[in-house]
Amino acid sequence: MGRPPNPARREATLARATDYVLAHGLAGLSLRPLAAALDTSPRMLLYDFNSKQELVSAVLAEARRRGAARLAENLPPEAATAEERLRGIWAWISAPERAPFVRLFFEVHADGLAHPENYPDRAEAITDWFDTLGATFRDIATGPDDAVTPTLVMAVIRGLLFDLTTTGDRRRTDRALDRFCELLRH
Amino acid sequence: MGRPPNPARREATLARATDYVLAHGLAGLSLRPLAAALDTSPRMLLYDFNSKQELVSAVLAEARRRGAARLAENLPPEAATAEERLRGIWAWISAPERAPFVRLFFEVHADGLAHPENYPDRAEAITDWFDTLGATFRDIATGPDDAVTPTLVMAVIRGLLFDLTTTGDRRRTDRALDRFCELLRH
DNA sequence: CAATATATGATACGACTGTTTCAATAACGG
DNA sequence: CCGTTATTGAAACAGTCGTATCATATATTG
Repeated sequence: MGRPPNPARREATLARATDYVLAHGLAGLSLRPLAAALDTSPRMLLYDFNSKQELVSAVLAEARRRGAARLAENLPPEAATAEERLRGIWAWISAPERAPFVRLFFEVHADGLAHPENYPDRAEAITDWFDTLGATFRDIATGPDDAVTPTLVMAVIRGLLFDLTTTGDRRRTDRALDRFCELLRH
Repeated sequence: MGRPPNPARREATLARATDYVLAHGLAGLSLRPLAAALDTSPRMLLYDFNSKQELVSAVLAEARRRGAARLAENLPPEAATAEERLRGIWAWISAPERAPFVRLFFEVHADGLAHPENYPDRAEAITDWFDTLGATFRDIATGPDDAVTPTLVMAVIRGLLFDLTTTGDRRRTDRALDRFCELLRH
């Protein structure tokens, strides 16, 4: 007996905390402002998650989950050519609506470089996308187990994202992708 | 009259502080541990630089200066083909010795995304390299003012660096560069 | 020596951090 | 109502942060 637990509260808090982190970034995150924004208290954040560290882990997992779901929804159909699929992915991920995800993505990568001990599975952020995207570009691969083509394709996307988020020069980055598509064609 | 100022002290401190930041990263930087590592005091750090913010700016400028100098030393000779130059740049920048620079580079980028107000000239980190690297690949450009080719080349390098620093998979990233060279050739 | 300007240590301030402690409240079954 | 378990608020703790204050030391010129 006794009062029944309410797991929905933790879930709701996690969802809203993820929104907050996507909006404000990971860098300066602290419990008191976060709690205030979520209409809760630091006390409850530590009650539901056991420490700030675990809260952050949960938020990052949730963000990854959301990103993967959105990507699955928007993956270009298999029927399209590899070029069309590449263009589709670039258009999707470079859209302004994805900026918070992209920002968090880069932030986690940078933090992982400085403090690898906090990210025991840091390679996942790369290889996660590989399984889906590698399959997407299977037909332009040089062999059945070609990891090189997805590596290069993703490098171009990430590199152009880096450029776009820094310079904001969409025209130039879009054209660089055009050029890459052109190279792939010949 | 009065005691003469000693500008060499500030310079020496800046040099050692840059070493420290390259080794420890920007994220958790704080004055007291930094001062302890440099055999000085927070008091003196604020005396020479006026605030932590200005100290960081000076360190980043110094790091950029060093990186540019090293790059200038190691740029492949003009006589080489574009492919050889690209391979040379990749070999140089992906070498383990450059890891601290690369790490700081990504860290600044991520921090700039979260707090653009602290980096009024954030596009410089991109365009700086452009002037030198764009010129390096002038001969594979499609036109006299082709910004697209350097954009793509740098995107590949940065994207592969991102991958390499995350996964540590040198073999796969090296091969992805091979593949890119192959695409450029045809 | 005095006057002067730079350099430096010691210390304190106020704000913030993640976390803990203690007590109170709330919702349930019996 | 009672026992029990879940939840929650208020406050405190021990620490770190950037920075300011004040006094002192050091090196120079006249």
